[in-house]
Amino acid sequence: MKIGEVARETGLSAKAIRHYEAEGLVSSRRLDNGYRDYTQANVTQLTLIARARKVGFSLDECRELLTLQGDTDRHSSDVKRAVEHKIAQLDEQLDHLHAMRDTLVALASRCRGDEAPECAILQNLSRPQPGMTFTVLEGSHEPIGGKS
Amino acid sequence: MKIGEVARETGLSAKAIRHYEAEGLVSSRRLDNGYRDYTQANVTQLTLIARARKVGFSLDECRELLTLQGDTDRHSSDVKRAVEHKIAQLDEQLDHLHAMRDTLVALASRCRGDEAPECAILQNLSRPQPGMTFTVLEGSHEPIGGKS
DNA sequence: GCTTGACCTTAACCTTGCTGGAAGGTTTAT
DNA sequence: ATAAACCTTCCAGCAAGGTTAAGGTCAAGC
Repeated sequence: MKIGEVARETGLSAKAIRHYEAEGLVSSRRLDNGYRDYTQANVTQLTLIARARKVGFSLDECRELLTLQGDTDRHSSDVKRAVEHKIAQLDEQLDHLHAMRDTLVALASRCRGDEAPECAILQNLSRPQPGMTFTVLEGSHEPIGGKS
Repeated sequence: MKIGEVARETGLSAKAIRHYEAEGLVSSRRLDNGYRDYTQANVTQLTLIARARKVGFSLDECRELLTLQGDTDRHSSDVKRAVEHKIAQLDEQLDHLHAMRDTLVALASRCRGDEAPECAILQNLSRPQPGMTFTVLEGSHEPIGGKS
């Protein structure tokens, strides 16, 4: 199988497949004309990479998954541990994004959003002395002041 | 104010501050010895950048926030719109991460996690014909089979 | 006078995971 | 013969800095 067909089958780009080879995740035989030639085993590996990437594994982590895949003496607990570790990482990221979102929502709620130039958002973002840990913003919907 | 003090005050690294200057977000005067010299206005801008970065704004978006900050005729609605747009972006990211997490949790639930080599996770990740959109994985906790 | 240490300078490479383009070879069809 | 559709390698670039490297500056201490 040439690279284009593998690309269509795995949903990867040919560029990406070559990249994985350059990074040492997969290998390939060569045809007489120099074209890459892939076995079904290669396609299976590339499918693993494609799907693992989609659920958040890095290339290094894909490398480990490939090692586990190639090791018929592996323990399924090793694989499960890797997945659970990745879940924990995702949870961390989710927490972080949630915190950012909460901060932004709090900021937005303090901004009148009208034609006046006074803006609580900009004031909060650039005020020299914050008076609070920045990621913890709470408070009422009190108008900032000025004309109205 | 020299760059080190500004760094301490804003929580940014000196390298980051120079980077922002190279990217055209802030400027600085120079002392006779070539050292950068920052005004309070500069510090305010850098504080804006530091906090905006923390809640997910890119440097390009920080550039826009700085423009709004410098425009005394801005409308607070413009700022609020930017924040709400960023919230929407965060929501997209959150949805994506949640979907990945759900997939991983479903995968993990199908793996026995014992000393046997058979692993539903690897099978799902590398099976040639998925038979389902990969991000939608459901199903029972049925054992895979083999010795036990 | 001289050295040490803390501070500053620029320049250039490393990271992650590719994508895009340049410049060219191969194969197949017309 | 030539165009279309493959394939090849190599080089640049994205975000947002971190990390050396190699060096200038300044104050203090001997």
